[in-house]
Amino acid sequence: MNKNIVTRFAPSPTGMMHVGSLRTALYSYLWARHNGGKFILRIEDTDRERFVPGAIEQIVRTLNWAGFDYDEGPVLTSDGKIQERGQNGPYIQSKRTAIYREYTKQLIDHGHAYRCFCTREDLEAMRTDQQQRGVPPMYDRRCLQLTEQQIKQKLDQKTPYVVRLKVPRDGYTVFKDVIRKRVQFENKLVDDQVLLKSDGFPTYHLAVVIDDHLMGVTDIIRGEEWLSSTPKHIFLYQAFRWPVPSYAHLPLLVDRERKKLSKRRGDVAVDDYIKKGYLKDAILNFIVLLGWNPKTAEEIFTLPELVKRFELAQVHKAAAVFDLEKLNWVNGKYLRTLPVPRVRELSEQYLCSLPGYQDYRANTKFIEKAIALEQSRIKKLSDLPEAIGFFFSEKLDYDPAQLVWRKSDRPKTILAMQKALDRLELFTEADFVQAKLEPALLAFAKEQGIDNGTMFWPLRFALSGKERSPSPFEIMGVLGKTQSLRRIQSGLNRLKK
RNA sequence: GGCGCCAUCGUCUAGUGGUCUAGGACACUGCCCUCUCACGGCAGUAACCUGGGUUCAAAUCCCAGUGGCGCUGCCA
Repeated sequence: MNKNIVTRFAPSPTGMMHVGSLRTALYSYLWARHNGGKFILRIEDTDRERFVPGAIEQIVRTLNWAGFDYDEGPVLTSDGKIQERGQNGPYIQSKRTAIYREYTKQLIDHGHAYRCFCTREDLEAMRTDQQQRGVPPMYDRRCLQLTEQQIKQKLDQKTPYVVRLKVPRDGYTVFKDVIRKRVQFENKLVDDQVLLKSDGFPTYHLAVVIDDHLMGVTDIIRGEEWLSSTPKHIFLYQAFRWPVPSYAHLPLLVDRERKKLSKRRGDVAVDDYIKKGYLKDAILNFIVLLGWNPKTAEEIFTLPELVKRFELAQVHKAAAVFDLEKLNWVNGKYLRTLPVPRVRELSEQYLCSLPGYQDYRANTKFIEKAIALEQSRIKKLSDLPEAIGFFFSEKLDYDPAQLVWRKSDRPKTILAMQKALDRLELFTEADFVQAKLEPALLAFAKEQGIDNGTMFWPLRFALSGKERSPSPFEIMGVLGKTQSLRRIQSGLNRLKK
């Protein structure tokens, strides 16, 4: 517990939020809350070309959906507008360009950075040449040779330029990563990173360091793809004489081919999973376990439990495969604990286009009874229409031959169905519930000397039209006497033909 | 190519020198329940990347190789 801990989630608004980003956000959130510290949301929109309108709103909405409340950062007002909240704003980097420019000037003045007037073509040619010579492609510092007059002249001519970090060429940069322990890079292999682009916007490397420092971030939790650029960030902290924060580089999330999760091979957006009917808690529970576990046999955790138990230092080093099978299992686990009315609410969007559903729409009792039967049989909400469709429409499409149980035959089945029908007629509509039907019919079959399979398979099939379904008693309890008898009679008629 | 990170069942992982004939979960298989499916219960198959060291003893420490991934952009 360290109340001084400050973490942040700093996504780029370039589209839908990725499940990998969700995990980074989750770990950052958990670590802050676990310590009783602060959690900040910052938007890194310094690449104007990749900016997607609406993406910031989307990020905020996803964070709200997940329940990651943050102490500072952009929030959504009731009318859907972005509003900044917190003492260290703005939290959207494109609004902070003046800050970056000022600090860049400081770096230049102190000799930690320099202007580079090379064009993209110059750089391209330089890289090609370096590659042909088999040397590491790095900026050759030609603009560092420029005299003060030359620089002044170019500035007067309004020659576009970038500002580069002057990386020390000696020694090593060593830092401790919470997850990876000691990491070391040889300084002479670190390129003179562009800090300020010619459009006046900072690159990630400059903005991230300045903002993390100004916003008081103590623990940087980010994806492993940033590990190799950490030395550049450390140089900057040193140049500014700022304390270097703690780093935790998270292992990547990969697909079953061990490739970075990609759109081509499956869903990567959090929204894709929400749309498929995966529950929030299940997604978070599944995702937190991809790279971390509390070292017990337990697998199901609520967010508050995670806050209590999460430890950054326990996070794994190796990349984790995003395995849908396990997500399905976790989701099923959560689905089964949900109250039926809640499942109905959440499923409304999936059910509304179901044939016959509109006739029952107001009859929530009926819908909920149907859902209760299928709740343990589906993996996700979007499976529900397929599962309960037969309750709403009596137009069941099946081959009458399927009414015959595998160990039975047609004549026996016709007889069993007829007898069942006669017995069922004796029930009042009020008594037509599973608790009364099941013992009575079971006893009836026994007394008639009819196999359970011979009698109940065809009943169930006639009622549901499916090989796999809840028991006939359960279905009849939902459908009621009239509808149930009609379906069984219809099945019998079709079998007799 | 260079640099870096990583490496336990198919997957997520426990394991920090002896308690490992390597534990749990998902998936898979079988059994129980049962008219079917699901749920639930029980059982089973299945892994320490390879090669060298260090040590009385290595999944655990060191080195090399191999493989995977990341970075190598005026993207983040």
